[in-house]
Amino acid sequence: IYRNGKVYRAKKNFEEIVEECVSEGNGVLIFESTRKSAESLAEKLSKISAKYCRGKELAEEILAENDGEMSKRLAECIKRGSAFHHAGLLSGQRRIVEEAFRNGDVKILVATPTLAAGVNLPAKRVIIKSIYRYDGYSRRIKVSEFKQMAGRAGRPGLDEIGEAIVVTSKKDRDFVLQSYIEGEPERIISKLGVESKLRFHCLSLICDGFATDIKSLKEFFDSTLFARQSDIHDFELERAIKQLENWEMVEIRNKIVPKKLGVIVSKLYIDPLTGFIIYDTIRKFESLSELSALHLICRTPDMEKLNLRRDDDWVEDLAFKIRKDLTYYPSENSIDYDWFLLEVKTAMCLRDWINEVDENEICEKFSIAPGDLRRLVETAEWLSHALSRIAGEFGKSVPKLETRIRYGVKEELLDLVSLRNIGRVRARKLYNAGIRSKEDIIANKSKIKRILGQKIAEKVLRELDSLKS
DNA sequence: ACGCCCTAAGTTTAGACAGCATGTC
DNA sequence: CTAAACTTAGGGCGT
Repeated sequence: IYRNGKVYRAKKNFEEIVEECVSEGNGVLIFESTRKSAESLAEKLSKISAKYCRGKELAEEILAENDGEMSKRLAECIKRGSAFHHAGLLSGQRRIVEEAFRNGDVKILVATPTLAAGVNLPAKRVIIKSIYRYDGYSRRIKVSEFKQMAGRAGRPGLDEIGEAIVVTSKKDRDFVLQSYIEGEPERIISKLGVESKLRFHCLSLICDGFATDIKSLKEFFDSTLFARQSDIHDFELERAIKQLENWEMVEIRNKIVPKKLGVIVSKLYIDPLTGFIIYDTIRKFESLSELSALHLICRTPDMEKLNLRRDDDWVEDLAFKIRKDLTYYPSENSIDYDWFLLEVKTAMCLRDWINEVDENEICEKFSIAPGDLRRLVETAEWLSHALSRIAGEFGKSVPKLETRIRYGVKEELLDLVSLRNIGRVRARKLYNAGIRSKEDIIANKSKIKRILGQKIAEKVLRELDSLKS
């Protein structure tokens, strides 16, 4: 035990440290480095919390959001007074977990670093399970990350003291004392100098009229944190501008002038490279199929990609099968090939989504959690919006994907899904019952009530009423 | 042939902001 | 570089 600069000995194992706190009625917040370990630790420790808490209906709330594999495990934990928390949970589920921990229904919360920087969730006792995290290779977390987690110990106004406990091996003991506990957090480093960020901001400065030449760009960047930490050289700015010129986003005359594509890209708030990939592709192809459009979205640096797992060889076979549909197909030996497979896999996930494959089925097939799917869909929706805006601006037509991605439906459900309270599931039920449009709904009022239930049906009919007037 | 246990080698790994216009199941 | 939990393949051994 480290207290006031001194080290004391205490003979307690991990579970005793947890139980001691819980038995006094206090909450324990544990930071794990991976989702899987967070989940299994929460499950393991639920044996402890179960002794000090009675099950609540919270579990049902969790399952109401989603009833897949992960959600069931979370519900089981929460019944027994423990929970895990990571970005794979749906945002509603996260809210439930956070609230439950705050009011004491959940005594033990095992979280990944989501919680450290985000939500304000203090606890009497915080345990940092490991100071390592994988990030391309295993590395020690930064001092600032450590302080962020440890700093969650102690609820303001409630606890006299908060306790932060680090679990380490013997060999790391002195390092932890010196660097983490007594050390200062490292300086914050600006990432503005990264090429992609620099050109992003150059474009927006030019399009918004804040800068018209290298000099005025430099003036702006000179007032940023980045300039205080490292010099900005003209050649860096010139390179960024040159890039934007090559991509037909700006024109260089006696001063730098935005072009049509640049203005749109800047307004859409996408990486200029994303904008160029989209522009360049729709320019070269007469038309895009649903699949090629999805893949195009996934080719973009703004799109998050799914990871390839060991038994994902089907992706490669499938990519070959649909090669005619793709706007880009690198050779197998190319260094881009692995990256390309990720794009295809991600596109396949989105394809399942807009073809109404069950959410839990998608999660299982692609080994992702419900929260991941939603995030993927949200990003894809944003980029499909960008795609249609850019295409529209240059008189090209692309598949109407935005609404389909948002709701996860086939084209035939678009009319139904435009109504409030009707999403992919209800729309499909209606459609299969022969109700395929707003008119059909009005003509089959009693049938609607049977399919949707009294209350929802009333809401829908009321909305249709107001639409007419 | 089949099942169980154990070990060695192989596999996997955190998070989240933007456009746009309002609400999924 | 500064990891650790989990999965899977394969061998040994008993039934």
